[in-house]
Amino acid sequence: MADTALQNDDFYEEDLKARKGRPRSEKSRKAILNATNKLLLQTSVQELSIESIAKKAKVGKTTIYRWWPNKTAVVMEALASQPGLQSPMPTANNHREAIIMQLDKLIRLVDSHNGQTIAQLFSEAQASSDSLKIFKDNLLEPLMDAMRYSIEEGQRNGEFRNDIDSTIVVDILCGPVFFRLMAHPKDLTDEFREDYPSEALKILSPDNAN
Amino acid sequence: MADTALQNDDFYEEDLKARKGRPRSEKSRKAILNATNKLLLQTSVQELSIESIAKKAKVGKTTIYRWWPNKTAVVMEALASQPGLQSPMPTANNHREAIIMQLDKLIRLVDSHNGQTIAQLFSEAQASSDSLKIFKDNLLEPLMDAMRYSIEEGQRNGEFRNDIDSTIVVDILCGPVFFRLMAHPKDLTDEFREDYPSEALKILSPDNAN
Amino acid sequence: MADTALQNDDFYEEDLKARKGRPRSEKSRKAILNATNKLLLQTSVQELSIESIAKKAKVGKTTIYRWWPNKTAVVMEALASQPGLQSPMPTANNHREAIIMQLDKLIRLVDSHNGQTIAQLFSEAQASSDSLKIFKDNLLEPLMDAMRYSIEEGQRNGEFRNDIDSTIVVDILCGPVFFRLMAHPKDLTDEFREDYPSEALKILSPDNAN
Amino acid sequence: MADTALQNDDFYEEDLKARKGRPRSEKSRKAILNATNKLLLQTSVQELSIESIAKKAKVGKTTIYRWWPNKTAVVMEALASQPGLQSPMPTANNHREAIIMQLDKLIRLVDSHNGQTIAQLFSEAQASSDSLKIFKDNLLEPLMDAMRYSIEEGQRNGEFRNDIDSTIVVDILCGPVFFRLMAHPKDLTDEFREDYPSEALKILSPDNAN
DNA sequence: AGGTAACCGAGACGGTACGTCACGTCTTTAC
DNA sequence: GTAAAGACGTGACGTACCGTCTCGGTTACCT
Repeated sequence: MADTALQNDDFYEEDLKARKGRPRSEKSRKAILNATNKLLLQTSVQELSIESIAKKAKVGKTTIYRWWPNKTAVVMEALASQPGLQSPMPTANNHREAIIMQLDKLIRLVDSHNGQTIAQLFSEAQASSDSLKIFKDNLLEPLMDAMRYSIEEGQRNGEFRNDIDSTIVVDILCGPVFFRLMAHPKDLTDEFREDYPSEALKILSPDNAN
Repeated sequence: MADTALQNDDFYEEDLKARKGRPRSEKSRKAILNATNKLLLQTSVQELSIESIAKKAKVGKTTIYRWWPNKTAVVMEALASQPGLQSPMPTANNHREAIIMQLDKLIRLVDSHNGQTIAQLFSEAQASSDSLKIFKDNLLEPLMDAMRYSIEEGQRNGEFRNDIDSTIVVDILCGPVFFRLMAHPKDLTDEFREDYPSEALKILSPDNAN
Repeated sequence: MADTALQNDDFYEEDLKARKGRPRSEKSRKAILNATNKLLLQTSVQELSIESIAKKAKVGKTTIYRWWPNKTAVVMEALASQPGLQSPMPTANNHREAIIMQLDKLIRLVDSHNGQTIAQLFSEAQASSDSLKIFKDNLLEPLMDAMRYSIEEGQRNGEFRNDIDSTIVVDILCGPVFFRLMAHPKDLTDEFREDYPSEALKILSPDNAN
Repeated sequence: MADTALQNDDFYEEDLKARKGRPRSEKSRKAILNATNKLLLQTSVQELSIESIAKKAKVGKTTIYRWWPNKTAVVMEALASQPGLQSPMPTANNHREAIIMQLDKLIRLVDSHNGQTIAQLFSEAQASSDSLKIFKDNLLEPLMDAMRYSIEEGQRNGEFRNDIDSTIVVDILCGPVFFRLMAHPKDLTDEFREDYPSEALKILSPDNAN
């Protein structure tokens, strides 16, 4: 879990017991996620409508409502279904390096063509607690948990100063990336990706202990 | 300008030249902003409809559309119209102190009952460039400009290290606040407001120069 | 067809083949026509709004727009749905009698509480070709066709003079009735209904041939 | 009065007493009527809006509302203001001829580019008693009065049968023209204008007396 | 000559209805 | 039992005009 930025969906877990009736159509599921991804290249998550997904995927609206609780969930899964997003993290020599690799990966994710979609998912989450839960469970928490784990381990082994709460450190490390994504995404440059992680990590330097 | 978090509106600038036609009704304008603020106590910006504002303010929909380009603009002005938000910054002894006061003010703003509204405005902005412009012009840019000014002045007079781009510093200082607002607003505690600013400012300490 | 003044609707023809999807709600259809008829007792066709029909029928506006192209079509069908309007013509002994019965029926129709509605439908049709088509197809053409048929048959068997175009005769027979309806409906008296048909029919008397 | 189809307006009667205040602007009045006539070449009376007239005439809406009670009145006057409509009737040798000339004039009027407008005015009148009054006073009544006068005079001097009510005769003469105008205006041909009047007049022939 | 009364244009006002869109649900037939 | 199709009631959208109002400014008559 901790080694992927985007969680693979638990929405369609293969139930081992054979179930009665017509089984869920894998074809429809893929058509829906596919249509969603294609539509997101043209429109924002907010503008995206369930109706347009159903139309594009040649699927009944009910089929979508049956399997996903809301638009955020569909988009979230469509995002996760993209190849290349589940790439494993290379092993790091120390926790500093691990965090830098995590930040690098986050910035790459957010700088891709999916960046806007992620920002919009985060935005959707501001008005709906259901959406917020889905966004947190599938993207934010795994990311923050992984980071918090590295921080705390680094604090434990003396690599980092340990007089600061790991929760606040996570925000300090991740916040600026999301902020830039939402406030001025044009500045999500390669230069930023190279400079920012090491700069941000100074907060954990033992020299900065109070 | 630089000393207020929320810009006062330029939407209703008093034109000194006498204008033709019936003048804009100040009463309606206030009723609209008032109704907007009241409705925002119950619903999110996303759920808020122009129609409900018009109804609550006992005003024609056209009167709203005549003066504001979209919902974001109405909410932005309603926010700005609240008393106490235009409070001036106390003068600071040095740039470090100035930035700390700015951050403190930002956190207070974001921790108030307006916090959710601000998060939702930021969210609205993610799907609409019109909304983005309004949010930036009226809230984000003034905030960031003021902060950048203090940073650069502090860099110039040797108070801060000057081997780091002020743009990135602004993100590092502001980002975590907005991130916490959107990801886990419950942790926008007094403790955070007391600890965070000085902690974040370490990034500018000359000791952290490369 | 030729024996009824108002055509029964083809709008909701029972398709014998079973169709996919939820079938049209007969309940809604009736509620709409019912509400329309009730509202027409109070207001003119021009003042009648789709919105008020929807409200009164407790039906979505879209349901109306889905099945009828415009207000005229709804009113037309509502009119036709009234019981008693599809009453068959009694058989006539000759064409003169047939025409007199048709005129009598027309005058009765136009003198009923539906008279104003018919005048207003005719009026709606003056500004919109869509409305005109609906009014013609459902009321005017059937009426005029039936009359023309009787005229031409009467001309053929020598009952009427045949040196006059049946088209002009139809106008001469029907025109005054509609004119009186629109210009001074108060004079649509029983006396008029008794006197007018035989008077108008003189135009067809062989004695009036040129 | 009786010799013109369209009455000249009484709306702007010169009050002999000099009045206080700025006098009504003749320029505005003409601009309004002019704009109305121009707009009517493109749109129907129903689609025509007071707002569009005001805009086209570069006139305040209030100026229109001040001088005309409703749209029908404006259009009526605009129609009457057209040159050529007040043309006097040539003197007739007998009442039969007079009626034929009146009918000929009516058909010409109704077959001109103003025909549709007249039909639409008549239509407007069906939904509003104010409009009805204006239409009757300015167009219908003068027309019908003139015709009734000729009929009654002809009955008195034995030119016509006198066992039929002149009111019904007026309808029989005028009705078909208006009916054709509204139901199938394309058949308002020269042929119709030549044939119809003498054909319709047969109703008054002494031979058709009961 | 100045006052005053009615006019003028411009355009904002509170409303109503428009026709469209998407929502999430429901009700069919087909597989 | 799931799928597609598509109708359902709901509610908001942004626009167009309605008829009224409120401005600054104009043009006449009447002291």
